[in-house]
Amino acid sequence: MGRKETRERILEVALELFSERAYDDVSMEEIAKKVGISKGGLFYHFSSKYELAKEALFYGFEQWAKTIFPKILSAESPEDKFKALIEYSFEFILNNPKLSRFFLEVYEESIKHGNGLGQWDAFYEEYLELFGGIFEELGVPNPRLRAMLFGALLDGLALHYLVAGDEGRGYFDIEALKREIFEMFRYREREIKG
Amino acid sequence: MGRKETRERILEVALELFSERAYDDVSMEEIAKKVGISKGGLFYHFSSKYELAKEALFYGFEQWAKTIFPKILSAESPEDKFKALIEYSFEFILNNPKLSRFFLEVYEESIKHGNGLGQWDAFYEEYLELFGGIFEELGVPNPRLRAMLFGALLDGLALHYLVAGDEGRGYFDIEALKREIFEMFRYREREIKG
Amino acid sequence: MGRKETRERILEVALELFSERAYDDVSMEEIAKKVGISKGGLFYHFSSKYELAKEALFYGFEQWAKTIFPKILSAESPEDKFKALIEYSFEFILNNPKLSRFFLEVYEESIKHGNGLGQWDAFYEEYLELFGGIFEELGVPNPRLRAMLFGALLDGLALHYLVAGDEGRGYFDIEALKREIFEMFRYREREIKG
Amino acid sequence: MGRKETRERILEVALELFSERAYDDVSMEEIAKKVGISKGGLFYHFSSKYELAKEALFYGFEQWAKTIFPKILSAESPEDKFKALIEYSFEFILNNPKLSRFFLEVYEESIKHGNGLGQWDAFYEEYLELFGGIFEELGVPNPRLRAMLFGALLDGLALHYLVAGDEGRGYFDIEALKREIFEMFRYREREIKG
DNA sequence: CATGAATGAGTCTTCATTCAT
DNA sequence: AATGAATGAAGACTCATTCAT
Repeated sequence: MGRKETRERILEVALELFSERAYDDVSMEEIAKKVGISKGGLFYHFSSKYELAKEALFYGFEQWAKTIFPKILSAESPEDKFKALIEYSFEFILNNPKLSRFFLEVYEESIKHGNGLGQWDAFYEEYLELFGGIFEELGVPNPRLRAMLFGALLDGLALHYLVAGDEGRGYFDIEALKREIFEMFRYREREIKG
Repeated sequence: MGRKETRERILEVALELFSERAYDDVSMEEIAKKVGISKGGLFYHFSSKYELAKEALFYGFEQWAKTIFPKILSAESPEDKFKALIEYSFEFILNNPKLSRFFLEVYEESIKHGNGLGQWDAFYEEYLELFGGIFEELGVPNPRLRAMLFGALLDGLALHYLVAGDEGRGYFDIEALKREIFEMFRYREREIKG
Repeated sequence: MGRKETRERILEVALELFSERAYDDVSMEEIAKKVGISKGGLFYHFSSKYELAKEALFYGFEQWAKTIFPKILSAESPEDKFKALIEYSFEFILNNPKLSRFFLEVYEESIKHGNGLGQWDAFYEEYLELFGGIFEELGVPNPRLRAMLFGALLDGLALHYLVAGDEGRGYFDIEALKREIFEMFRYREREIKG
Repeated sequence: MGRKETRERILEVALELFSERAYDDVSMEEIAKKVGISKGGLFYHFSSKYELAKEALFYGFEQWAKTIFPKILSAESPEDKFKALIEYSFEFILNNPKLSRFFLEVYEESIKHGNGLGQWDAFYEEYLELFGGIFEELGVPNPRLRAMLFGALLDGLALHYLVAGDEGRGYFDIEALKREIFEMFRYREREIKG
């Protein structure tokens, strides 16, 4: 098997498992088995569990970006861009409510391993750039700040949605939440005052 | 030694350690040692690690509620209440940025153990009640919805603040964030339209 | 509560639990709880788990002897005595198939604790005396030897019956086994030769 | 090292230790040490202590069958076969008096673990087949029944012999017991009545 | 590239036993 | 006579990681 394909298959499996269950609950054994290789083979491709998890995480981020960014940018008016942003973000969250948790875990590991999560900064910056740009087009006073809040809100919602469990999800009126966010985040102080 | 005091001492230590480091990184051994009792003694008071973590988490929640709720309610005008809410929430987050992560971990464990996080629902409800009330006084159209968003935003911010690490925290202009949240969340649609 | 009654209640509970489950699977905690006293209280009455088990075992033996011996001796002819012996032995075995196992466990413990199972010898002697007497009355050539074999057979049957499990018990045609034992064990060599 | 050899070496050591001392008294640590591998290595080959014990038990059974069955079948007349059966059974019992106890323990564990002792049924059937055949050749009325009794008697004797301890073994006149069993078990009702 | 055997350190948990009160 | 808090030792089991082949 080509080196590339195996690596990618491993990343896919790892991302899937790590997104589903906690870091410490997913063993290298299980990943190897699901990929269809041996534990030894797994370590040939990734020098440690942490290394694998980190790469799997950013593999997930890239997937997300690749899927969402173009869709958003293809919208015409700033309003439509923002609507698309909300729409696709929610879609992603509802489908991957556990990614935030995985992110957190990898971060936690990065601390133990001493070396930070370097790639994250670049990613976050890229994100702020894009989303901040949209808020700027919307004429919002502090676009970058608002982009930070928007990102935080999404992650927080994912968490609460996750913890609510199947029963508690009735609480979450997704459409209403989207509308409310739309209204709140495009709000421009001056409008009121004016 | 009285049962109550030991239990409380254990809960305090556990909360501290679990808030600082990941669930799987804190061993019962370490907790016991820090409390100053034997591992056996620890298990005498809490039948399992999960049980201890769960109780420690809600012990933390209660501390939070006991500290924050009265302060908020003692403010006079709705605006002041909301300001106090933001103020003290941020203060708490900045001091306990890892509590959200611990919360998530306990939730994760609760799934493994089959029994949900029953106490959480009650706690969340109480929270929605109080915060929703404030938004209602502010004349916001969907107070409960906004309370949900507010709570999610806080948790999300805590996460991002946590992950930003010491270097990245320059990004976070706390005062600006507070102001922005204050403006956005008290925003009333009708004002604009009117 | 009087010292005597508590002791006896403990013995009863212990015998019941030890007969049902393995020695190492029954904790002092469980015994205490079932008796309705504290662990400390249990240790007040019996200095160790082994001591308790030993006494519980012989308490069981005594119960058995008290129940069975008189019934057997009250029969008239030797044949009837032997029939009663078989009858009541089977009855006891079918009701307490696990007593043999408990016996074995206590014996095993006695080795670990260095001191043998002194009381057993006396008990075994008493048993051989009684059962040997019956075989003697039956005119069997080596009554004592046969009593040993009879006792061993009963214990062996109890074991196999136990291990057979609920499904395998169809194998055991109790009545046929009784008849066969009756015939075989009262067999007198001379009859054949003569 | 080849998988097969290590596995077999483990089984041998385990059988030896489990036959010598009680299940709960033999730790995985000890087995590993005696085999000369690490605890982890032991668990690599056997997923749990119970699994190891079970396999070791049947390994012992097979040894027994492999040793005894051919010897018995090679005898010529039914009488000689029966004599050989008794002879070699006693030899085995005297050398492995604790195997019955180990058997019992594994059975006990099998209950705790929910899954029965499936392999035992097959083994017991094979045993009944062989021994029942011998009794049939001897012209005994209920050969299968008698085979059951014979097997039970052997196990029971092993137990009593075990419990008698070194001092009490004077009681056991092995040769006399063999003779007595030989006479009793080949006894044919009709001979008497006829 | 990949395997599978093996390691070793770590973790939770159980439990008989003790002792101050 | 009895309690309950606490101890300490031991045990099963997991798992990331290594390495000869």
